[in-house]
Amino acid sequence: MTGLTDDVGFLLTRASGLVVRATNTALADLGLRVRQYSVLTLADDSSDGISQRDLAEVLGLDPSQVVALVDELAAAELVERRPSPTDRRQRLVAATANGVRLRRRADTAAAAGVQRQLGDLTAEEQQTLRGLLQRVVAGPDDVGEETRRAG
Amino acid sequence: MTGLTDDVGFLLTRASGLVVRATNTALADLGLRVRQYSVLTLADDSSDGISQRDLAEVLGLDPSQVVALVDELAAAELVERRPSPTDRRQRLVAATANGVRLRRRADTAAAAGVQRQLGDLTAEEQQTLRGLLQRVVAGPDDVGEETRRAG
DNA sequence: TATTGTTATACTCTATAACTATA
DNA sequence: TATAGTTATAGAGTATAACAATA
Repeated sequence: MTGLTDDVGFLLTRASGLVVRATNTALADLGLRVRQYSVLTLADDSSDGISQRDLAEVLGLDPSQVVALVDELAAAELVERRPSPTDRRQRLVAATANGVRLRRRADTAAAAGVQRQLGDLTAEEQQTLRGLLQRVVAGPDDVGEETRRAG
Repeated sequence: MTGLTDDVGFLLTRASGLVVRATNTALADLGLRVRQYSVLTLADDSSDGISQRDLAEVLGLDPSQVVALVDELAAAELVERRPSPTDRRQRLVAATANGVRLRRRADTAAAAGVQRQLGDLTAEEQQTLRGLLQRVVAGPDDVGEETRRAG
């Protein structure tokens, strides 16, 4: 008696699609998509910039995808690549002054987009959802994210 | 102090990506991807077949995407398009005997794939997650799915 | 030898527009 | 006039492989 609409995997995909659409719509006026917004946020939140490898790790993307995302943001002068003082292979991605300003506006817009889709859930329910999703993202204890990617 | 990893929208995208990957891997041996599996399931669960419009509605896809999915499943003889007895525009998608058999095996494989990623959550927690996601998918009361698509 | 970033390529998914046949 | 299915197309996202520079 468990149909597709009771399948957590299906529901996750469906909910994600709806929220991404709502967020992309909300960010469109700022010239951002949700993926770029994520990179901008992580760059801004890092004090001295974040390596592209770390970006890929946090976002769950292949490093080659990060190259294109950073290229786009750099072309718009929202982030810049700085040489790492400790490892000449690395390039630390940091937000520019323009990027920081846009990021603040994007925070508001993105949050509104998400809320549009999560509107029925109370703050407490959203907190519960957040906690459960964080554990799903953390993955099974015995097969962590790094192990999986490396394997 | 709320970083990206506290953003429900981001977590939803990230969790969805992980679960879809795990499920696609689990279904690969059967020659199915998660999208096709969803269509097969809905076709099999309907007694006399489901219209492509209804498939699109439930899956949150554009009707044109459903055409390609059904084409693939029909080419593999897992589903077939039957004429609707009541509306000659409609074509009802129903599972073939082969489709029903494969679907049963796919159920097991897909469930294992999802569990591999949700393994840390208890059955009760998964039930909680299911309920919350269903409400997210249902969307805000004042702006339902159908209204949004039509608008 | 292994890692960081990069380029290249192919495939899947998403988003629109337009068309046909039926209603 | 509106709806079900279809075709076509372009853009975004995903998955691999291989390479240069550096560790």
